[in-house]
Amino acid sequence: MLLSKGCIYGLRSSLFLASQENDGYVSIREISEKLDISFHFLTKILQQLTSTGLMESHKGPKGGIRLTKSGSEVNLFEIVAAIDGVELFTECALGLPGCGVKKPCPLHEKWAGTRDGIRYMLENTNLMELAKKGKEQNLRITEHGGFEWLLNNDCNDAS
Amino acid sequence: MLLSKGCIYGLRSSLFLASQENDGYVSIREISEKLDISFHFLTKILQQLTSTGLMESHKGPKGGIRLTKSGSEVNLFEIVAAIDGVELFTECALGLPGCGVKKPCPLHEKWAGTRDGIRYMLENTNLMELAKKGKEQNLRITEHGGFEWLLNNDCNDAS
DNA sequence: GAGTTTTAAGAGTATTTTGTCTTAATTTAA
DNA sequence: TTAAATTAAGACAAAATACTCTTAAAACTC
Ligand code: SF4
Ligand code: SF4
Repeated sequence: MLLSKGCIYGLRSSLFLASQENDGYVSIREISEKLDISFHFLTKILQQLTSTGLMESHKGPKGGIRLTKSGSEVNLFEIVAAIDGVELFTECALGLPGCGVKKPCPLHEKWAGTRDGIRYMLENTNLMELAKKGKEQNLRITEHGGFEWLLNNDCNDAS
Repeated sequence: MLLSKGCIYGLRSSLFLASQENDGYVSIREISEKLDISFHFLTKILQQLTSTGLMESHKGPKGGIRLTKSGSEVNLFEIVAAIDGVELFTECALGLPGCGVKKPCPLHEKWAGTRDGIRYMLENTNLMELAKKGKEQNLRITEHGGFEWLLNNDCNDAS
């Protein structure tokens, strides 16, 4: 599995927040219900994103969580790095420690290229473009539900 | 982590076998010691590779394990698929079930491209080329040791 | 200020992955 | 035929990951 569950949940939540029409706080409870993620588990994951400054939270009624920057300023790599760390993009396909510093293994060049490909894709994809695309084409953000319940009531029979 | 530990050990062992000068059986004990992998754990992993036909084993003295096909015929994708399965290459970056069949999510096109990039790299890398490269350039196959102890005693002070 | 709503924090549990150990079965060789 | 060497198989244990539950702290409403 490329990304941890926590990272996947973080990405989905970020996309959900970027898709909101207004920029107010959204409660973690609402996110967990809409995206079908365990509330307490999600709370911990989002804490990681607030501690790195990608999101900000507010307690009490009317509280919740929101992106600090606009969706177009947040790329997927930032989110992955905040939750799973950068190991995926620095470590070795063969699990050998100390890559790059010491003598490489025969797979290195090919693996480094592939690894950079993953990174490039994540760095060059921002939340805004995904949210925009999801809304326009009414794509999905959870197993069954999509972006239709983010819009007012545009297209409900698109199946 | 892209690949499981078991898969990593399987790849390293395969590369080790492809690097052997003769085509006899190599005992799992020797592989586990040379590559610093738990013997019993490695035994289980290599059983997966024999059960899929990539390797064949032989019990008793003079027994061990060896590749069924020549190294140039075995690409890394086959080994990964045999141990970790093909989920990495079919499933979703966002962990949503039923990808491709139902409505896609906004990340799909980009992720599918990246995913295919990983697969392409693995499918187009065979054990023979890695073994050849490792020997020629005296690269490493474990944390400290490399291909030098596969050769007779060619270059021992290459550090 | 009291009560409610929300995130924060940490302990605790469950599941999966990773690794160990023991026993059995097979093969070789003396 | 006996002993040694090896893989096969499965129970077991440890560690990492994923998830749950409880309590605390903060912020809002009245
Ligand atoms: S050189 Fe590349 S492939 Fe080899 S151990 Fe380092 S990161 Fe891995
Ligand atoms: S369509 Fe979406 S859910 Fe399916 S594999 Fe692609 S990114 Fe994942």
